[in-house]
Amino acid sequence: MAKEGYEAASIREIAQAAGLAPGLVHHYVPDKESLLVALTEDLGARWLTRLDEAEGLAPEARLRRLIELHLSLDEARPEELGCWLQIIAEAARRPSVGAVWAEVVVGLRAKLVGALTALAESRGRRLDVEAGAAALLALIYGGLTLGPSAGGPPGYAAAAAWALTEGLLAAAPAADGPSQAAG
Amino acid sequence: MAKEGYEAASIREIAQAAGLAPGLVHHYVPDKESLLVALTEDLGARWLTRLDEAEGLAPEARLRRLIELHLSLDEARPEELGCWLQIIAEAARRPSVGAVWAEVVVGLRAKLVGALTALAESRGRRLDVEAGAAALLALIYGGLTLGPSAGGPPGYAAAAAWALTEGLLAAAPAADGPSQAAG
Amino acid sequence: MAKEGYEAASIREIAQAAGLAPGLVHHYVPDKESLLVALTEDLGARWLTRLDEAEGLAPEARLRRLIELHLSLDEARPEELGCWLQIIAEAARRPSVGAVWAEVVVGLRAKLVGALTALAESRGRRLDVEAGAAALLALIYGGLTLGPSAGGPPGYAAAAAWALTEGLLAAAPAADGPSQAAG
Amino acid sequence: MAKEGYEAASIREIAQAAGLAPGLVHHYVPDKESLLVALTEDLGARWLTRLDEAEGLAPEARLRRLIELHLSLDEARPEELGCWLQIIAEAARRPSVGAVWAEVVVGLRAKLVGALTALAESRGRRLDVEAGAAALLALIYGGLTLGPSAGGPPGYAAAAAWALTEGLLAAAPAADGPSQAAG
DNA sequence: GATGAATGAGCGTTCATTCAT
DNA sequence: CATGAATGAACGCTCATTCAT
Repeated sequence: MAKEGYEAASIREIAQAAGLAPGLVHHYVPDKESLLVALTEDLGARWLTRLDEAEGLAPEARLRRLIELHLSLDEARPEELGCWLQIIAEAARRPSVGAVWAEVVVGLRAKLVGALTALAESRGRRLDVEAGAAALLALIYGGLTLGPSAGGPPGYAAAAAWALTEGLLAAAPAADGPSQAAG
Repeated sequence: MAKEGYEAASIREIAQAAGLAPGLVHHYVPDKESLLVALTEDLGARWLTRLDEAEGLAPEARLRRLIELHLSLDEARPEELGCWLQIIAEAARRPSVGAVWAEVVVGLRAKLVGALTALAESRGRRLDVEAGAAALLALIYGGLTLGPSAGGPPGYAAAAAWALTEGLLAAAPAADGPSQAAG
Repeated sequence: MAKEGYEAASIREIAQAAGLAPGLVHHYVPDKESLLVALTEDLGARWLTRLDEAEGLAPEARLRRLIELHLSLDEARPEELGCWLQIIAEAARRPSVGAVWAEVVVGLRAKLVGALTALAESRGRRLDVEAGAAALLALIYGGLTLGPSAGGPPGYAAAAAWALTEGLLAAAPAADGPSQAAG
Repeated sequence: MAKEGYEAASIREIAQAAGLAPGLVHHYVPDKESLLVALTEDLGARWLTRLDEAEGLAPEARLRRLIELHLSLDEARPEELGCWLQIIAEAARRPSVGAVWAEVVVGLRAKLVGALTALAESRGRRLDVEAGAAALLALIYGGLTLGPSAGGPPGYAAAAAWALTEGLLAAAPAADGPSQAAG
């Protein structure tokens, strides 16, 4: 199911690609929109699960792994990436898709917030992890969407994500205590 | 014409909104796809022109202005932003749109490259400005697309763009050659 | 089963309302059309049975009761009336339904013919009871179908049925004997 | 247009029968339902106009003509009659059709009320013409709908309509004054 | 140039019917 | 007996495109 859902395709094509009769799709799903919602839920759950593999790592490696897992999508799973781009485009128009997408984003951000928090702690910095996670998300998503058309050298996005992190950490106050931070 | 092109709309609606007869659209444009191409060219040219206003500024202000001009799109020109998101989504599917979009990106990147080059020079750093411009573009585009769903505090994207720039500059080697230029 | 058969409903809904699996309907009935036929037979048999209650009455009361039983359908059994209207509409299109409906009409007419015959006898008139029964049936059916849209005062149909009967009787020759009737 | 609208037919069939492309139907009519509404309006207007031919006649002939014009529909214009039966069946389910049908009924009743009023006057009777018109309408409609299945002899419905009229007139008080009517 | 009627393929969806289990 | 997944034709409708005027 995950391979099909480009939504530019017709239900007839989706069904054909899945080897089903056109009418059968509506046995499992009331709507074409619901099909996309179901696909989003499925894909989102799998993706969040896959990100768990970064969980045990040391702070820096953990964040690097999260970034890399995302940015490798375009080479490792181009079909899945295509699904996501479709989903995000539809999320802006269809509330039902938008709601599921928002949930996925919450999950992704939580991972990033966790990794950023651990990293900031290990560096002794007081970082605005919410803003940092949002920025990393935006950079990752922009990198994936623009893809080759952004025109950077290979791996620019991962390098930039790291530069962004370091930049944010450098700008963050030390965590020794409110007073010392200011000092 | 620029306000209409959401492409979710039918040619009938586009024509009606422009005060034309539906059949007349095809006098000017062979295709619906060509309509989107024309819209993209028009919008792209205007946008690049508008970015020229940053041209005369000092290096830092110049880059800040470029970033700000982009990121303020969602408040200042939400319709235009909507057009762009549509265009980019279609660019992935339709080569003819993709080509024009790529040209626009080249233009945007050139502006960013210019500003980054000037900034790096003023700071005495040897920056990979191509990669830096691509990263800024990705961050900007991601911030605009994810919009509120990324969940950061207001203005996080502009702050992050700056942190990214500083991070890149911090990681860049000193410009020993023309170095004396800085000295 | 009698309550469902509006035929605007799908077999799935009919089956669901009856607590059956959709596929099971076709164990009992080959066709959707046969389902309507079966419903018509069932409903017709019940209705004719119910009309038997008028059988023992005096001639005038008997006819009044028959008329009233029909005309009260829209208040007493609106669902059943709805079924009948559906059936009659389908009877015009589907021969199999038409045949069963014709049988029901034969039965209804027989009741009316019986009552009219008894009434004419008691009044000493030679009435064309076949025509009379057909006319009463038409008036009753028209009254039920047009319902409120005919726009008469409440009870107009029953009153009219009686006026019709009296009109027919008044126009009928006396039954003193074939010769005298002509004279 | 009048010949097609059986509504049991698909839009494709309607269009084909009219020699049009399927999509063209929706140029003229937004909906299938609107098609039926338009047909009803058209047919209703024509029918009311046709009934005007009875307008100049003497009271009795006028009413006879109105009845006859209706009842001859099944022989003279079976297709139009078919349309009407479809319309009335749909009127019960679709408010938009019901509204137009109700208007037509108002027009028909007005004609019958006019004829009955003239007739009652010429006979010196105080008749409840609203109820009478409703009853005639019901009888006519029932006769047309049941058609041959009612089983009466040819012409029974017209004869019955007349008997009904006479029955109603006979039961109506004289118009010379309340006291005389009772006397 | 300009109009809008006309075309026809294709869409998402429904549903009577079949059939493996 | 009973189930409900599966089928596929047909539906109402949309819309990019064509073309006579």
